[in-house]
Amino acid sequence: MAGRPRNAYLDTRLLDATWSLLTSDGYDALTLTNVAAQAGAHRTDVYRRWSSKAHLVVDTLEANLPPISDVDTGSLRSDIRAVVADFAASWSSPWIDGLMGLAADVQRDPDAELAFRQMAERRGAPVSRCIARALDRGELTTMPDLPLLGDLIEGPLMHRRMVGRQLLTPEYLDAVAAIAYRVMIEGKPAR
Amino acid sequence: MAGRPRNAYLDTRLLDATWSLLTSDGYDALTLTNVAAQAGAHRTDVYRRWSSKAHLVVDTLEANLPPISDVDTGSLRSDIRAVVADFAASWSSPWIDGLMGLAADVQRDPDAELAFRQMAERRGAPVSRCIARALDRGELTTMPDLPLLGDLIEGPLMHRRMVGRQLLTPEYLDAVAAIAYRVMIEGKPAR
DNA sequence: TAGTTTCGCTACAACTTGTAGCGGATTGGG
DNA sequence: CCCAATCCGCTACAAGTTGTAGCGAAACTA
Repeated sequence: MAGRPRNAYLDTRLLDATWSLLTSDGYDALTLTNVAAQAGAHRTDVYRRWSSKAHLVVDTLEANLPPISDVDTGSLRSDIRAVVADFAASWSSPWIDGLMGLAADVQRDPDAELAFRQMAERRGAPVSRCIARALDRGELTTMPDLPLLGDLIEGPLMHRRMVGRQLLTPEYLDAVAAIAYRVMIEGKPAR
Repeated sequence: MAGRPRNAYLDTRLLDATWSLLTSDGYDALTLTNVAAQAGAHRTDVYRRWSSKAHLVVDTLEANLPPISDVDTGSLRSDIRAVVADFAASWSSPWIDGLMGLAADVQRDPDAELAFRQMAERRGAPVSRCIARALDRGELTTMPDLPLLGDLIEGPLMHRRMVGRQLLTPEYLDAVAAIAYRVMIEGKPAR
């Protein structure tokens, strides 16, 4: 048996309000009070749905971040370049600064942590599919170290944005893609 | 003319208390109230010295983080490996998780931002000195792209710890060092 | 109709941050 | 020697955020 059905429209209003406030004010200035106010709801409505601010924001990102493309461009080289460009698009938004705070909060809420991990995995999946296609084509003969590859693609972008606080230029993205490509083709360098 | 001199011992007590609480409870659980209490001082004493919690923690890190070694090991290859190992030592501590929160807070306090940037530059300097030595030796003939190199060394470590939440194994560090080394020796791959 | 769940709303306790202000202590300059 | 300046210890306060509790009313199902 079931009681009064949950108002799905309220979910989307809360997610939209979160996305709006996140992109305008940043993660740190985002409060559940403001989210509820902008959604025309109450703070308790948020607590009934999400375990924390971090969890709410992860779901908002999941719904609003530009996707990582997963199309066969014909060669591993251009596939990787496309994926790098897509990651860069996400990392280039000005409000991404505040996501350091999200990463911090995620570590304190198991629900948010799970949601975040699933999102990260989903967004990383196109890389392994590029590789699967390259293996099919015969461009690659051995399976590369996938976790290392992920760190090698997203890590420099993340570091440059977060620590160096520089823009991601096309030349920079080319360099990162080329390095990742070479590591895949030639394998990890011997010691 | 001068008034009553500042109690330097109080500074060190506050920094020590901060380091102690930071390493035991993490950045997020660190409050100025607790710091003052553990130092046998008052919250206002902290505000009189630092502009924010972030600023206080940056100064504490500066005083306590294991340094990045800057010794001539004889070859660029082993120099890089030593630097990577030192960075990894800092990134491997369990309480480093909370430093995402620090990175977030730093963006909101100009004083803390400046202190953080200076610390990051000081800790990154050994890399450029490795390269200077390699140029002297003739191991390198052209100057590598320094910012890219920094991202290529610290970025994957950071990403693996923060996003992948995996340990930094010796094999992993070898791989990262080898990739950085190859990029330096062979230059950025052509498009 | 009875039972269950959500909804809108108010309220509360606890904590953190940042600032203000006071009397007293300590120092150097005049 | 006195005075101005500065630091110290301490109390107090305003403002904001978090998380939880609870209530009557609405909406749906069996």
